[in-house]
Amino acid sequence: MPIKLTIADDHVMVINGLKMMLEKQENISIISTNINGNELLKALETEQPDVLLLDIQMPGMTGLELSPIITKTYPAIKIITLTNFEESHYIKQMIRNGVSGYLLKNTNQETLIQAIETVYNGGQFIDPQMQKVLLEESLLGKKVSAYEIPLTNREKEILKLIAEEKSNQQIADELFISLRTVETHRLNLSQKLNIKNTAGLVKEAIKRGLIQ
Amino acid sequence: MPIKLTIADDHVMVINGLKMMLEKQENISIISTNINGNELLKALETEQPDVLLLDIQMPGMTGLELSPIITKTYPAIKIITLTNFEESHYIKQMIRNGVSGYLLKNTNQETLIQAIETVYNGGQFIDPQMQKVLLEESLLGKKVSAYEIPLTNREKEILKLIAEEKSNQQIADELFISLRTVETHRLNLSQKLNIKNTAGLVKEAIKRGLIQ
DNA sequence: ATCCGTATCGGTAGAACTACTTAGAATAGG
DNA sequence: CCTATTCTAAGTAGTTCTACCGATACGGAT
Repeated sequence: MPIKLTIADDHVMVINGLKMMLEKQENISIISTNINGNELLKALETEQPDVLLLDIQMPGMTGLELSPIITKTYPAIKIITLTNFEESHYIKQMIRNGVSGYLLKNTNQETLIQAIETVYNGGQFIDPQMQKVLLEESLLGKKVSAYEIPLTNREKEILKLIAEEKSNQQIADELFISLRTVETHRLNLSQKLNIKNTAGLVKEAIKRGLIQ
Repeated sequence: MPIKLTIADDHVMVINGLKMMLEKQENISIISTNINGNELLKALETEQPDVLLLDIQMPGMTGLELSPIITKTYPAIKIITLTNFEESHYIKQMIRNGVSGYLLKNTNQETLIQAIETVYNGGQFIDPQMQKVLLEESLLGKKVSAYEIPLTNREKEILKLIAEEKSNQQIADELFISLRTVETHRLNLSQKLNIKNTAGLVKEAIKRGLIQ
């Protein structure tokens, strides 16, 4: 019986690339492809794959939000995260979320198949390129990248609203809190993330998938 | 003699998707694939394709900057722009830049091949999905989307620096102009684009491919 | 029971940005 | 050559954000 695979990625061409890479692989069968989180969740209700290839950046619900839901509801599904190199900082967070594999989008056919087979057999697979980076980081005792700095829910909420072009006053009105509180949160955000102005906060929000 | 094709896209998986879609097409031969602008320009020096599939969003030099250079240096090359739907607002600008085709990344095999053959034969090809949008816009006399609003070079430069988290003062120092001038440019940007704060400007810079 | 983190709110001061105005010099297009 | 655009700069005023300081309240963890 072949490994049942589901793919979720908002870029149809990426789905095509994956499909074509796997179509000659007789031990892997793609049972569903989805271009956003809601579609994916609906598809999972009908049939569960053995392995799920999940893009981190998707419109609406991102892989970051989806993975804990999926691992909770369908603990048998092994998740492999698909990501660009630039988004590779999510890796620790995703591993905490219970994903089994972490694959870069510039992967080749061989690595892809190896990853699917490894996680299907209960193993963990990290893209070799990422392994190298992580190893260096740990050996050199490097500073944890800024992206791992945890934010509280409230902070994330406020960061999101900042990136949505709201002023502090508008955020205060929307959350029914005082302007001063928003300012405090904002200051905390800047200090935690070592960011000095709005521009940096917006880019951080985008990196964290809070908007877009 | 088959149509010689070159692909430029920073996502290897997209290149794979395109390759696989075209590998059975005997009248199309891929002579080169490139993952950034400089690599592409170098490859073009060696051999020129008949048709170039060019991604708009690429690190370093974007398709937006590349297309006028290429059409000028190699006027025989027909360019097809590859883009996500969200970036579809570039279409008019790209057509002004002399590209022959405009294709969305969620295109299917049939459309892709049709587009390549059409532009190879001297025609112009706009993705059917885009045609629909453009038609509606023109029929309903819709407001031109904000993305088409032209910015001067200086304005783009300043928008880029804003998105790079520079303060007005830092921008002034970097460009050897007065703080007040930067403020003026910034105000003009806000008014032109109908954006009220830094957050909006940063997102606009990202949309226009000025950073990232 | 105490402590830590989170969320709330305030004062004060200064830095940064926004809004609207005017205007000269350089440059490009017709 | 003339005109329009772009880039430059500044006045004045107001708003918004930043950077410190401080505080209270609540819930969970030890």
